[in-house]
Amino acid sequence: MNQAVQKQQPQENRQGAVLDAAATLFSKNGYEGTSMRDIASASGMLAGSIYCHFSSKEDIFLSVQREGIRQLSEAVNAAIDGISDPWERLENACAAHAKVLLDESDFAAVLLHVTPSRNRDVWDQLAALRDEYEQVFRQLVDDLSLPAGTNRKYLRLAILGALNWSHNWYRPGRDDPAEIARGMIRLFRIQLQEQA
Amino acid sequence: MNQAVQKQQPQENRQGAVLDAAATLFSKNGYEGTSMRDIASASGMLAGSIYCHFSSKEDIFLSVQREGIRQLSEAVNAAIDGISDPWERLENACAAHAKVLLDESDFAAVLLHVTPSRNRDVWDQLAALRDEYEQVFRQLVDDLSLPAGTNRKYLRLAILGALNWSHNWYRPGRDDPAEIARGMIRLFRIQLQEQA
Amino acid sequence: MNQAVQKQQPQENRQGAVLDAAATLFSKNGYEGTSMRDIASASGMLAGSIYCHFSSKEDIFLSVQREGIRQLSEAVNAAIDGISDPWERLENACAAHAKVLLDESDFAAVLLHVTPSRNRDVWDQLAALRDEYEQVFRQLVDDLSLPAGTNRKYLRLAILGALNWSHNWYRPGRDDPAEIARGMIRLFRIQLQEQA
Amino acid sequence: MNQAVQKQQPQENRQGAVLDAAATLFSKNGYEGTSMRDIASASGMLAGSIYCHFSSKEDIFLSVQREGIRQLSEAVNAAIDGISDPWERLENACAAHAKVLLDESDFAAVLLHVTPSRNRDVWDQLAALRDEYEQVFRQLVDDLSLPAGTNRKYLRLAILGALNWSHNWYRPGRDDPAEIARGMIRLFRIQLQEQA
DNA sequence: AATGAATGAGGCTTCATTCAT
DNA sequence: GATGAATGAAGCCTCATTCAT
Repeated sequence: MNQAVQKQQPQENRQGAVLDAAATLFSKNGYEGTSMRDIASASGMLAGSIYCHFSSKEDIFLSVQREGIRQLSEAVNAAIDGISDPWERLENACAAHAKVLLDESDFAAVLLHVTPSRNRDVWDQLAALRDEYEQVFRQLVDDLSLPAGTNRKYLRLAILGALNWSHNWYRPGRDDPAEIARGMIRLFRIQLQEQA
Repeated sequence: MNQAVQKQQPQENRQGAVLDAAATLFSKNGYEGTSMRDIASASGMLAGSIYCHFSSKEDIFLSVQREGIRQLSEAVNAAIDGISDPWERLENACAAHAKVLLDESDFAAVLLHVTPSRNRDVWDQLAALRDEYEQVFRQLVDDLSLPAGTNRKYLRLAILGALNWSHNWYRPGRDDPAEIARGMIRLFRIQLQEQA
Repeated sequence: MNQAVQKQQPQENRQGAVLDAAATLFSKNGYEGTSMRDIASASGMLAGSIYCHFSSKEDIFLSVQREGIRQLSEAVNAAIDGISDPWERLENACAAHAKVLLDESDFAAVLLHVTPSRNRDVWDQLAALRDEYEQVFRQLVDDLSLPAGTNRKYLRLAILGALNWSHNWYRPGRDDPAEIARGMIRLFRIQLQEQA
Repeated sequence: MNQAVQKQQPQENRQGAVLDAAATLFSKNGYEGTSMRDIASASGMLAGSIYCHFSSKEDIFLSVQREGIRQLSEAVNAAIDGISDPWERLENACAAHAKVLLDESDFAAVLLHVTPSRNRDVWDQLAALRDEYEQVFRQLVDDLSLPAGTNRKYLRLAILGALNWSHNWYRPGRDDPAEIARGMIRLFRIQLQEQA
């Protein structure tokens, strides 16, 4: 996976190294499939040493997800910056979303591992983070001119669902994230746009 | 959750009892969050006894998923039986898919727990099962009359993705699975149908 | 240490073996100084196997203490059985108490390791057990004819305290538990008996 | 707990701060229940920094106990100073002993946590310290006029045992240390004294 | 078919201590 | 004197699985 967006501080930053390693492992093996020892050895330390930087495995998980959301937000915001056409804005946002999620960031990929955390606090924090991120898409959909009666909530949820779910069938060499996103948006765009 | 679709053989069928218990637990707590002891005690036996009926935890998982797919197939086929209008067929199929997935079957719900199984064999078997099930949707989409150039693959994947992902935001009392499905299909339908 | 009173069921009783081992280790090394692995290897099993019989380390600790109290009760009751003179009854009870505590039972010895358990439940249960056991002594002291104004509560607490504390200076070969107990009781007895 | 006797050097004395913190924590949570980090953070430093002042955790423990004994000695000596009646001297000494132990000094309270140290050296040093402290009581008991044949060793050990053990049932608001001590001494005093 | 004791590996975490800065 | 990151061992406990009965 392309690490361009991923690395935080490549050297002399053990905390960043732990997060990098955790992101990669979580995204590949899931939360339960990744042990503290795995994370530790992948970041060149011993398991116990991790606790100098994070208070628990869940703390790491949460930090990874936070960073994933940060990267998504950043990419999406950059993608719509300076664009004024509403459909083009949405399409660009989705392309950026898909690219980061599927191809560029292990941090973001972890967001798709819907782990029903036993810990209620953690779950609530993550839900809040996700919700905040999706605000951008709420706005983008609201800005479209659509036929009266179009259910904008379903539109937004359908778009994000279609994109997020794609990591279940996406295959790196074969598919192209941006093209997937644009292709899907156009399914809605053509007709909804013409009608308006 | 409505158990109507769910129960296999109500009594004197220990194997069915194990699967029922496993489906409920897997769908609630995930694969790793469910122990063999949990499954055993929920089906009135001891952990060791399960191995009289299943060879491993993964075997149970696979059986649950198989049954989940069977239930989905059954419901979808029943929903389109006797209907001839292509869009109506698709809408009915999606409504059935959503209902079983979100509301009626713990077996089907387990399919949404995307567990990256360490075991390649298991993963391949599940992929094949899913793929077979999705054949129906491939056909349903192929049967639509659509404007030239419409990417039918993306259409199918978008629809299924949108529906499958909805279990991440669906809330039992508040939302209605069939309505979600029909609402989303209509986003595509109205215009595509007219334009074709 | 003399094991006569100690063994529960010498063979084919793994639960008893665990308790025996735990009693010996706890009495020698204390609660924190004894690991589950220590107990396991001393009873010929692996650490994990212990959990077939006990739910936690604290559960073992509590079971050991319970058995210690049972042994003390048994010995004390046997020692006063058939004796009618109140002072002789008290002396015999104390001699039995001291013998079991200092010399005969690792289970009883553990009672002297006042471990401030972090767990409130456990602490309460132990307090209740101890209290129940001390009822015998309450009765024995109440049965004495004593000079008016003698504080029977302090008398009881002083006797038990003196005996219990003796394990801090007692040395197996040099001292004799029964003699210690009788010697101490006599300090009170001679005069109090005459004066009454 | 009353800190009057306790504080060593209130400020700018890190070593004293560490000991104060350690005494409080050891007396409340025991030796194993107190971590170096606990001690460090309670004395406003980090775990590593403690090693500038003490060579090990056991070193701290020993220092605390030493200070506890010093405080006990000081209080006992002050309590018998200028008193000539032997029984009154003993009673005063015991009252002082009980007050410091139960109510006034966390340092002294630690002495009652009988931790069977794995380290033989440490254990021997502590035994020597205790023994030296108990010399006062040996003398006080020797000075009593008692009936011939009275076992003075048992008398001393019974008195100290009764008092030391009282921390197992003593409750701050309800009981009064000095009264406990005087009440118990009187149990011996009345009769032994009269007989002499 | 079922039991239940046992295994052996591995889980997360804590801890006293060290050491370069 | 003090820091704080790191160590390495050890802690309790859970788990999927096995097997004699």
